[in-house]
Amino acid sequence: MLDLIVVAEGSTVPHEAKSNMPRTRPATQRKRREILDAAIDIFGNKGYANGTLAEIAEQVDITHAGVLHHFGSKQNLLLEMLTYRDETDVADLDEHHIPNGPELFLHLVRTALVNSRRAGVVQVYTVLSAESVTDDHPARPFFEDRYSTLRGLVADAFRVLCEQEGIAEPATIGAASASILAVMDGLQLQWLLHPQDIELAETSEFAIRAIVNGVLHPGPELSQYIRG
Amino acid sequence: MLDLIVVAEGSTVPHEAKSNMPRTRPATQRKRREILDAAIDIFGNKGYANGTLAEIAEQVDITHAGVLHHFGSKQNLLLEMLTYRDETDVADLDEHHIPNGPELFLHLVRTALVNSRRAGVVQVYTVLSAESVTDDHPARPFFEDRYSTLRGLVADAFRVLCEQEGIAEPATIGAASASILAVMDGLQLQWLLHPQDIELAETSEFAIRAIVNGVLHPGPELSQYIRG
DNA sequence: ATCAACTTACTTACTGGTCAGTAAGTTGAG
DNA sequence: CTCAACTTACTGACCAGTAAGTAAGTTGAT
Repeated sequence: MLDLIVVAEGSTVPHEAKSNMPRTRPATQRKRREILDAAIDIFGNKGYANGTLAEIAEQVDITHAGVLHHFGSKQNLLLEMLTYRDETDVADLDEHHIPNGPELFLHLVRTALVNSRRAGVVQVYTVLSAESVTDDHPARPFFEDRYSTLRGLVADAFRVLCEQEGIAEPATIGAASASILAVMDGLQLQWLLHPQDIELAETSEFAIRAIVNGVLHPGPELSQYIRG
Repeated sequence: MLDLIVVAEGSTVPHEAKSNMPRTRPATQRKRREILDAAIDIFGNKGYANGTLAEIAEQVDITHAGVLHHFGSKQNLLLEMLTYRDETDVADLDEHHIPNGPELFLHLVRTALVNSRRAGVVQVYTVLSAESVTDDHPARPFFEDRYSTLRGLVADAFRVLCEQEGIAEPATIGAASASILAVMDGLQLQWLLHPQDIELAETSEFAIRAIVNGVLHPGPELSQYIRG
C-alpha cells in the first residue's frame, strides 16, 4: 500500500517461527504463503468479520482446520496477513528503504499508480482499516501504529523540503501530513466504488501537489472567496 | 455527515409508509426511530456484518423479532437507517438547502467541526462506506449515489468560484472535487483511530483550502522540488 | 356508546444455516 | 520411527428469519 518498512514491530503477533524451533520444511512455508495470499483475497473481498476460514481454506485446497493448524486462530491469521503484505511490498522495492526527502511525495504518487493496478490489495486496506475502528477489533493496533509511523515519515519529508526551500517550518506540517495520507485513502475508497470515474494516480498527484504547495505557499483563506 | 439532501431517491427501500395505507399510530413511529437510533449505534460500533439484530433490539427493550416486525429484514433496516441519518441531518439545517457557491467549502469545514462532536455518526459512515465495497454489500448503491452526488455538488461550487475569480475552468475541477471528499473521509478515519492527535476541523480546513487554491493557482509541480 | 371484527405490535419458540475452534486419527516425508 | 501436515468429525455458539400466538388498540355498524 505505502511500501512501509517499519511497522508494528511490537505488535501482539505470536509469530511462532522465531529462530530455532521445529524447522519447518520449504513446502510448509510455501503453503503458509498460499494461505496468506488467499486471506488477502477473502478478507479484501468480504471483510474480516464476513470472510470465513473455510473460504480461505478452499482456495488452497485444504480444510478450514488445516488453516487453523498453521495459524492457530482467525485473528492471528489476519494479523500475520497484514504484516506479510507490508513485507512483500518492501521486497518489491528496488531500494530497501523509503525515500526520505521530498522524493517521498513522488514515491507516494508512484504508489498510487501501482495501487491502481491492484484493486485487491487496495480493498484489503480500505476495508480493514475502517473495520479496525469498531469495538475491540484485532487489527486496530496495527493501523494505529501504521498511521502514526506514516504521518511521521511524511512530516520528516516536509521538514527536509522546507529547509531545502529556505522556508521556516510552518505549523501546518502536521495537518498536511495527515491530509496527504487521508486523501490517498479517501480516493482509494471512491475509486473502488467508481473505478471508471476516478483516476487514482492522477487525482492523487493533484491532491498531494496541492497540499505540498499549501504548506510552502499557503495562499488565500477560504473566507476570502466569499462574495466579491 | 455532509448534510446531504438529494440522495438515493430511486433506491430500493420499500418504505411502506406511502400515502394512505395502514395509518401507523404515533407510538409506532417513535419506536421505529428508537430502533433506527440503536441501529446507528450498533452498526457504527460493530459494523453491519458483525452487528446483530438482537443487540439492536435489546437497546430498545424488545426482541429481535420485534425489530424484524418493523423492518422486515436486517438489510432493509440498514438501508432505512442510512436514509434516516441523512434526513435528520437535513432537518438540523437552518436553511433547507446546501449553499451552492464557494460558501459550500466553508459549509464543509463547518460540517467537519460538527462531526468532531459526534464520533458515533462519523464512525457509522466510515465503517459502512468502506464495508460497502465488499462483495454484494447492500449499502453499496447508497454510497455510490452519495459520492456521485457530492462530487457533482462540489464541482458546481468550483465552477461558480472560478467564474467569480475570473479564471477559466481548469481541468482539475473533477480531481479537486473527489479530493476534497476524500480528504474529509480519510481524516475522519485517522481521527477515529487517534482522537487526540488529529484536529478534525482544523486539519480539514487546511486541506480544503490547499485543494481550492490548487485549482485556482496550481503552483509548482512536485518534480520541481527534487534536488535543488 | 358499545361491542364485534379486525389490525398492529409485539413475544416465545423454533428452524436451518454458518462458523471458529477442538480432538482424534491418518499419511507421508525425512 | 517420528513428527509435521494435514483430514474427518464434532461441538457449542450464534444468528437471521419464520410461525404461531397474544394483548392491546382501532374501526365501523348498530
